[in-house]
Amino acid sequence: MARTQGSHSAQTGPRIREAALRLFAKHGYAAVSMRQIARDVGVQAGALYNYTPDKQALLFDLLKGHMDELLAAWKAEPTPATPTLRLEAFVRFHIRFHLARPQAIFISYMELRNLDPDNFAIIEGLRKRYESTLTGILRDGLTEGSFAVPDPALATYALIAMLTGVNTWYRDKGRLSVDEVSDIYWDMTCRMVAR
Amino acid sequence: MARTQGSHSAQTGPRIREAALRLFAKHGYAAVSMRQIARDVGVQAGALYNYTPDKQALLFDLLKGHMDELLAAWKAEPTPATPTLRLEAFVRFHIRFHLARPQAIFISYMELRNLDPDNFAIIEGLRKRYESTLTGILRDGLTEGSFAVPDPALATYALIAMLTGVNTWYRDKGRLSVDEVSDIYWDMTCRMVAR
DNA sequence: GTCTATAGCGTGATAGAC
DNA sequence: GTCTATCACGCTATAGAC
Repeated sequence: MARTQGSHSAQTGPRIREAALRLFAKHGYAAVSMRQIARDVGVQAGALYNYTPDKQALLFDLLKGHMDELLAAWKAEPTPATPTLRLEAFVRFHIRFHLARPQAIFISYMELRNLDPDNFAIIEGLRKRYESTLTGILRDGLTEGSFAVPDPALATYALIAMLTGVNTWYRDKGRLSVDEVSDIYWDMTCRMVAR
Repeated sequence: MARTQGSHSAQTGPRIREAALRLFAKHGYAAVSMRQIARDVGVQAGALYNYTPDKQALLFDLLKGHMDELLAAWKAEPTPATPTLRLEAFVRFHIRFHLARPQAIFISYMELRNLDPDNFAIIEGLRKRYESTLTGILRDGLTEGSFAVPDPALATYALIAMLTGVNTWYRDKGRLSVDEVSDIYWDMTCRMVAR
């Protein structure tokens, strides 16, 4: 331990990802240099290229990893019996998951335009997949007669924007806990879509 | 006309702002160079500094001008008699105003972190001022008894996020007109806050 | 796997000619 | 008001020693 040179491979890889996530979230992808990331990790800039082919791959891996985690976590949630209960589960899941990863959420929304076109298409596909699960819930509730949204596609956009927006104002030491926020947002959601 | 050198001062100033707006919106502030802006305008990089002290001032002027315009436009709207009608006016105004200026909205949300602290505080103050007009409407409706939001502050965040989110998916040649979108969003808003 | 050194280029901003 | 030229520096990515 306390080595200042030599092999750290088991540590360095994850630490590069953590530093990149933190710095990209704080300053933006374009404003962060490979030298800054290296300094943050405690290695020289050249050493980063043992772990990533280039800066673009670093960004893509962060976003791809985040989207995979999001979809896996939602898939792992139990599926309640009624559309109303499924919608409540989605609202609470979305808020909880997003508030637990503010930096990953931030770059997932802010840095999309810095992805190469191929990478962008992949991330955009995964995001659409996630959003379509909400649209599915809304459609189920519509056909079943428990919801009355004017347009499921627009209601999906509206709800996702509303829920994700929590990340822009929520503070850990604030007036409300995650559960209290979730209660209020579920209340508003419910009123918005209920018959 | 068709001069390639000499004074164009009446034209160049606005054209620099337009180019900066377009390029910042497309690639991001940090990723755009003064040379790119100059090329877009058709002058050399040095000439830009006759119009702006530096790149930062260019960004700040765009955001400040946009916020001033937003507040002035809302102030110029008529004020309906009841909270419900005022809320409807706000919803329709917000969507219409934002959809008419997608690039300015985009950089207003994406480039805040690239503002110097002093500039950030000014823009943030103006934004809070705009949002507080919505909170005021919600409070009026609450005391009057026509609304039933659980928390006016959170309802403000939720509504602003929901309404601004339209900019992320709306396309001019899409399925719905601005008025149709506004109708649907007003319907959802109404259901969300109505008693 | 990390280091040092460097290639090749782009950056924001300024000086001075016209 | 715009141009050309330039300063001083930072950038990504690579090469080769260890």
